[in-house]
Amino acid sequence: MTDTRNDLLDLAENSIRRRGYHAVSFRELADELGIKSASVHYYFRQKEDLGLALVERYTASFFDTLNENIGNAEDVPTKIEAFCKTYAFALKGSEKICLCGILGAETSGLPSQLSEQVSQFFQANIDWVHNVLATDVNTKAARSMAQSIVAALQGAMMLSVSLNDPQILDSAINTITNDVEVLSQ
Amino acid sequence: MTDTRNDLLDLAENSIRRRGYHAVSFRELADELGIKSASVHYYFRQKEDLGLALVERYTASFFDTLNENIGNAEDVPTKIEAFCKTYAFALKGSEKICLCGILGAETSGLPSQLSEQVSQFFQANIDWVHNVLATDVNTKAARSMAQSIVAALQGAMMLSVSLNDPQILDSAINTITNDVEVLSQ
DNA sequence: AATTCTCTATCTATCGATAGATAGGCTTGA
DNA sequence: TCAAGCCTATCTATCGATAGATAGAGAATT
Repeated sequence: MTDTRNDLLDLAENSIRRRGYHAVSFRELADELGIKSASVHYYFRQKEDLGLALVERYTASFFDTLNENIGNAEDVPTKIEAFCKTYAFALKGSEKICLCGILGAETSGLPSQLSEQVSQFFQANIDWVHNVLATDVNTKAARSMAQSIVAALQGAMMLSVSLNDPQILDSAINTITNDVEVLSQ
Repeated sequence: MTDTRNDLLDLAENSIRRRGYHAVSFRELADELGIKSASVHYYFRQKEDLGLALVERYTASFFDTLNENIGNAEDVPTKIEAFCKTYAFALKGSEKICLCGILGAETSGLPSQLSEQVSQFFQANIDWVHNVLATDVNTKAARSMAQSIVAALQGAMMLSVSLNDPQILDSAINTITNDVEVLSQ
């Protein structure tokens, strides 16, 4: 993995998380790295390949951070809190929403493989939360709850950025942890 | 207000809600209406003007529908349910998220007036919910709750579309109405 | 006759993508 | 050991397509 390739991924992730897939161009990325746009095609044949690499890396990194945050937590509310914090960490200070959050919003405008990979990220998120909740709650309610939790976090990131108020994500996390405590009693 | 102008607004709203601001072009809109892209500039001098007109119309229409849905409801949970249904109606069957949902996600890539107007839509949403809740709950908690509700709805629309599962929005609405019932007791 | 609407024609800027070249490092086999 | 050949990373130059935007002519409506 070259430095340049990594720099391209970092730069592209940043830009896309702020402005969306279609607002980011190879030329812009190249300019910011002081290379030519043709050289970007050396690393990613098509723009879609860049997008796919981004989501792949993002998903892996998300679940790595999640596992770190979980540590040796045992009870359900603590685990869910760790999940929420993994999201909060992604936003913190950066004014960027989740990569898959913005790509999910653009779904119909993305190459189909890319939107597919984005929905897999969400599915994996929901499955993870569902799995944690299912020890305490019946599976049907747990599934709905898991969906609602991921949805609430994604929406809160977007609102936080649009209203430039990071506290909104904190409020959402409070609501979630309250719900989970009530449910798992 | 010409037919063509209205058709342009309808078409643009549809396309942007599916694919985002930067994925939609004047040429594409013109082609679909059987006119030339130069004619689109007759109605909207710049793309930003189209965006502003869209958000303005969308906001007005949203609060109109909301007022219809409220009817003569009195109690807090019923009003919040009506608010949620106003969102649900926007998604229903169309596989489109909220116009301001996608524009909010793209915030940093939008002309500044446009992103400002989008954040005003959200602020108006939160204020409305806050106002309803404040009769039952102390204002600080009501503010947080209002933010969480709008966030949860926005996130649920995005997830519903990305995972092609409209039931996710229903789950989110269930969670919200539960929270409100508990809170306003 | 004046206003409203759409057109043709065109501009500049940028898009993603490709071809072909080059400089320099690495590998490998005589 | 050293030359031949391949690999990496980048370049220049260009492609066709599309972007948003404009000026001004012509048609349609009132």
